[in-house]
Amino acid sequence: MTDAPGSRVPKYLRTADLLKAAISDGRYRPGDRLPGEDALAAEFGVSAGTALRALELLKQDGTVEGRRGSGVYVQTLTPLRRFGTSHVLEAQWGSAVRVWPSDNAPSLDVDQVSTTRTSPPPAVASLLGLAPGETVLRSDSRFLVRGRPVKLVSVFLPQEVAAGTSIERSDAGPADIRAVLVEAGRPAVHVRQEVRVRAPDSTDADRLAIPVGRFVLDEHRVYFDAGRQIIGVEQTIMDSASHVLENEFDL
Amino acid sequence: MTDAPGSRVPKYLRTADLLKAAISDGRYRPGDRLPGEDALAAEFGVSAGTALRALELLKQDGTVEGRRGSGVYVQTLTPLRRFGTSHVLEAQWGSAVRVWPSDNAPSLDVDQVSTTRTSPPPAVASLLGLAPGETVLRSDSRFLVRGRPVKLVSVFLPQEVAAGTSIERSDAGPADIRAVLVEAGRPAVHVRQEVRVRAPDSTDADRLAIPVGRFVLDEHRVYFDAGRQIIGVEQTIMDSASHVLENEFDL
DNA sequence: CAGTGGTCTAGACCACCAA
DNA sequence: TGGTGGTCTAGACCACTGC
Repeated sequence: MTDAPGSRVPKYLRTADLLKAAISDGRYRPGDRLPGEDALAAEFGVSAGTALRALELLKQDGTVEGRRGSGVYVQTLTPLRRFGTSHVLEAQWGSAVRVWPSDNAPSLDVDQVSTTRTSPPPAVASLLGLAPGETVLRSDSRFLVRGRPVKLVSVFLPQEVAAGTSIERSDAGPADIRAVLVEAGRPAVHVRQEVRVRAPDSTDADRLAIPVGRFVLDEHRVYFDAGRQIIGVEQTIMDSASHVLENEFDL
Repeated sequence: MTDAPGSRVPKYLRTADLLKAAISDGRYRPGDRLPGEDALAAEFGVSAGTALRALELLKQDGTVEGRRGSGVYVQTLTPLRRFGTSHVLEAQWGSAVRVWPSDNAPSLDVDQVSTTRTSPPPAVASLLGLAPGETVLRSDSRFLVRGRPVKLVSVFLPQEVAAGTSIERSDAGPADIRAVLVEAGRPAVHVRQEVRVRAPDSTDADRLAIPVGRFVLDEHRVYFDAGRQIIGVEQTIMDSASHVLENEFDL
């Protein structure tokens, strides 16, 4: 194939853009099956490998989903909304209109709940001011919507805070850090939220069942009590393609 | 190469993990040049194509940077911090300790500043309650740190709000939406922040100079005046690998 | 069993950098 | 000018789905 002169954009990128355009134009609708790799290659005048490469980009950003042995399908994905600041004031600030549409998570199921005593990751240990080797109470759980895993939550509490609260009972379901802190007699009055986008490690990728090349949102919430002490950390790992973060606050 | 039986993880993923481990173990330090593709392929017992595929993953998440004709280098990347809620209270909430380290952006330069009257993207038009075809005043700018572009900012204001303010003067530098709203006599008292991770379109990718496969953080801030009316929208597009979002608030 | 996605390899060509 | 990253192609093999 003779390349158009002066076009410095690689073929697989142009092909990916054309495919995205075809999808947003409605030529392929959510749930539709795309033509096979060879058919796409023929249609766009590239080799099968290049068509495959373009498809990979669409899989990474969630516009498309490949099902082995079956085909590549346009995703019907309305993201979930993750609220930072409490949005009790939403009614006051009126219109429910949002920049992006989202799904209100009709039923959130829980899975893989466990509680352990371990040394936390270095960043958490330093936040909690722990001595090297000191352990915390760690609670892990996985949340699912319609059978699909959507987020992994880990709660880290110093032993003296967790002692005697319901989080120590293994039958108590997923940890609610705010409730546990109230139980401990040291309710949280302040939070700092930090969010990062990163590649999942193999454990995250496995538990979230996300395709290679997909990224995760890694959120840490650091809780302070009335004495300005850090008393707990909550980490939430989410598929970056299926979440919208929202914060609302007065100036 | 005989594959280990029962290993269902693809080679390029294992190779990528081994490379990441080698980097975080300090075998390759920030700024170091990695061995060439062929050398890596030989070292890990895979073909050059597979080694290249592994390297692509590392480029996407920012751990590594390829320089054409020269080599692949370990990135020395400290992310920038993007504050949502004003962090005036930080001193009160004490320790500067954070989950992730960050760079305090010593000098932020501006670039590609322009002001136009156009119809905004559909989502913004609907937020502002515009009739179809109605135009807004749009201000665009690009920010750089040490010569590298880091974020693209667009401000959208209804004509009646922007009228007579400094944003209409083309020489006024990048728009400061809060200041303009004060000028207009309708200071913002409330903000809603929405953040999404998505693939950049070709324009974004070009202006931010980010490698293929890298994602962007797309943030919208919706400003409300004292009458609970939406009076402006600010969109910020950032390289997802080089930013940390932070919000801090009382419960 | 046939078709499809996913992985892996081998090799060619170009653009770019550094010596 | 030689080495390097980046792109593109062709073809082989496997796992899985659906008939």
